[in-house]
Amino acid sequence: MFTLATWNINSVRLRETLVARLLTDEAPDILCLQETKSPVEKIPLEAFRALGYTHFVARGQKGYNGVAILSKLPIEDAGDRDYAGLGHARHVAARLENGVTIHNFYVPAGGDIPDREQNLKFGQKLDFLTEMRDAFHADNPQKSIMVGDLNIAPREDDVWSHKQLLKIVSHTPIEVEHLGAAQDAGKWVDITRQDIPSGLLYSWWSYRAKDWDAADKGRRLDHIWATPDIASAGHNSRILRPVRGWQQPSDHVPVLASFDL
DNA sequence: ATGGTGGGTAACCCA
Repeated sequence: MFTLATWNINSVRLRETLVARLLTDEAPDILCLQETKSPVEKIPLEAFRALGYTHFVARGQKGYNGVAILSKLPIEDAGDRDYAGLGHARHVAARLENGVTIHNFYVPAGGDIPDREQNLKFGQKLDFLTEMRDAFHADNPQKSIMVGDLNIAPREDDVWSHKQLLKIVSHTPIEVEHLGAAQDAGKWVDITRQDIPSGLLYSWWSYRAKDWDAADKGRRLDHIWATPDIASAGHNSRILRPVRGWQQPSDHVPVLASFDL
């Protein structure tokens, strides 16, 4: 059995102590981070190494984006892809000794206007998702887990108000459709929703709310998926809402699952 | 309808 967590950390250097706290409190075997906002060589690994996370793969760039996988279990680098040719560090993969591959994604947020004619970033987000679809279709992934900040809340109960968010980037029908096509192409099973099939679930709350907890205008942007051959091994899904209340928090909280493999 | 708060970097980019 191993446990896996995914967390958009919004700067791993600024929030090194929060990462260490999660690793201490929850001790997942594997932690996938997004928005590390750091070149790989400047990620503060010593504190994580001291907590038993001696294995590490990452991709990074200066100031933006960045993905990393910290692991207590041995992992090997399984490569990356530059989806949509953006030149961004938004994907990295790792392979465990049991043959399970873990993909860590940071899908583009897509800007404010949900129209690719008016907003290049929205088009790039859709193109990124289309290339994910094509890659999953070509690769036919097996024994694989994919996690990350997908920047889309696909279901009505993944947002505080389906109606009010239909034209808001992250919950528009075209984004949901593109994400669904990528999910279908890899036959990915949403492990969080396998475990928690109904009810409101959020993993992100805006920094801009006066009182994020009271307003509770959240969205489920962070996901854990698995291929059908291992999906039934996934269980014990959790979303750590209290982490949003930690001092100087990320706007995202960790999402966890366990796998009996 | 608008602006609200963060992070990075060193003018404004991005979320």
